[in-house]
Amino acid sequence: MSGDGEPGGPAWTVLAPAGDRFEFVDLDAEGTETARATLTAAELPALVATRVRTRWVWADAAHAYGRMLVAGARVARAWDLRLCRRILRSAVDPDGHGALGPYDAWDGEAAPAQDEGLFPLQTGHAPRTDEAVVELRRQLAALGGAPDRGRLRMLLHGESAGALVSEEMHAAGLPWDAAVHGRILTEQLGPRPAGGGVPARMAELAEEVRAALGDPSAILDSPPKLLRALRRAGLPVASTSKWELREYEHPVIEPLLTYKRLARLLTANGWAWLDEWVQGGRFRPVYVPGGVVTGRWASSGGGALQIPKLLRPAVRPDAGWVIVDADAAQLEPRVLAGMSRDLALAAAARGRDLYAGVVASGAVATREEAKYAMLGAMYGGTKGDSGRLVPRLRRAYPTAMAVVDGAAAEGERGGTVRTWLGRTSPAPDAAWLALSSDAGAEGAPPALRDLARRAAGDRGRFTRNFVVQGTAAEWALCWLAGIRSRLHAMGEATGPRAERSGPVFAARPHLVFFLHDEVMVHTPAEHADAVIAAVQDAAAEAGRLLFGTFPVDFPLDVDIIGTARAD
DNA sequence: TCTGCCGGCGCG
DNA sequence: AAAGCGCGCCGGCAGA
Repeated sequence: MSGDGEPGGPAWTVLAPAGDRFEFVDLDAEGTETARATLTAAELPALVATRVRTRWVWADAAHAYGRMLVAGARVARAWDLRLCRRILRSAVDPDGHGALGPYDAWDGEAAPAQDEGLFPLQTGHAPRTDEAVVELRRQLAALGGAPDRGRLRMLLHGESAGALVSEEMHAAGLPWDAAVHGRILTEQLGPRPAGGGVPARMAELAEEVRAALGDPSAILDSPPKLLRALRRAGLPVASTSKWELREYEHPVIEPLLTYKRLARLLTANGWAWLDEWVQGGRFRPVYVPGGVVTGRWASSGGGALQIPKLLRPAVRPDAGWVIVDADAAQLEPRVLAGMSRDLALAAAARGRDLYAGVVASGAVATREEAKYAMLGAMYGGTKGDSGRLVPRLRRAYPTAMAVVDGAAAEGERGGTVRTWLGRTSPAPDAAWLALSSDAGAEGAPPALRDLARRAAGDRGRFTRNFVVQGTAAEWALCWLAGIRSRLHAMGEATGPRAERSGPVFAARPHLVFFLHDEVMVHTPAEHADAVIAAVQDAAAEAGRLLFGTFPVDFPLDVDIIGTARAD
């Protein structure tokens, strides 16, 4: 293979699984093919090992990289064609060069893993890697014509690195102690009922609720029926949400709220969840990088992004290992300071507590006010304390507020907005545009105008939040990618191995969890300090990558979860 | 019996 | 104390 002649390997290797083998095409930096071959899974690790600088290209990491990891091959860099196309489609002016063309098949969802038709564009005579090579060249050409290609390239690299991390975390799994989880369930619900009946504690609470309502046949699991039962008992509630119930003084409230909490625990993360999602001491959720329009990750199955705090004690490292748990404090307002270049907000963000900094600046009186005002600024709060406090923030931080206010105004007009690195918000759909134009027509009925005004407001709050949430997601991608490369550079450890984490990660620190602004790293205990340093370094680097020398801090809260945790 | 919508609630 | 943004998942329910 001629590509092996270059130090660190070829610039690009386009790879696709083909049955139980893998076919690949090497390209040089100019995109010219230099080699191609087909390999068995067993041959992959040796190939990857010689290519430390190669960027691996595939249609979809979930399809290609997941199999590589099982085969024991980990790559350093990647280009995920499907994720990159989604960003480039809206980032590149479609009327400009038309560089991406109408190949909508690349914009769709990932193909099911067992689907041989992963490349929907395959014409029947071309090898599937050739389709990917064509798409890669198309994307690079589009990127070359993009206005702010430096940032956009960083976003595409970050997005693709995120896809690597998501596959690696799925392969390694989050260490999950089913016995601790079971103990929590038993404490809360009572013993597991045989045959899937109602747990004892819930049955007791249901009886208390029925007694307090004076209604022995009241049904608690159906909101409409529960609502009627509450009203019959004299409670003038409009819904059965706990937010509203909380406001009433009545003997039914406390047992009912407890019942609802336990019902939620049982259905969302009860014994059935444990049976389905935890095997061999690992929880392996399916992450969906870029699954949210803002660029945040989504998840599919297992509710990985909704693990209740109550169950956090079930996260436990293997013997001889620890879990480093780090989250970025007040990430979104800090990102807003960076992207707006607002020096006053950046000054308030100096140090650990941004809200304390806002109070110290005199903008508001208390930390709680600072928190709600900031929430209102980023989400578009209009009512209550939040709406009342936002104008004070506008006076104290006009530069930062101009960014979110401007994004809201653009959204209300029907325009699109962009994150700091260049992810574009979706355009309004046909129904929104139709409503907007109908309501703007001469003689439109007031009710229609109200509807349109509300839709405009909704969209303004969406675009307002899009720029902040999306840029925070970009910071997090840079953070993740930086942690990943630093952990790999640390090398393998001696001592006990985490065999359940798979061949690539059994002896080295590795990421096991990511949730918007939080990461967990499972590491041999001897490396814990080095991991903390890596996570801190990566956070500082993420800030520099996005905002250069602009002085905004990104402090982390870091915890170590040990084997012998006392909870 | 299946499918899609909705209320409700967990997470950030 | 606010209820403004973004998700996924569950059970119930109405309509096919």
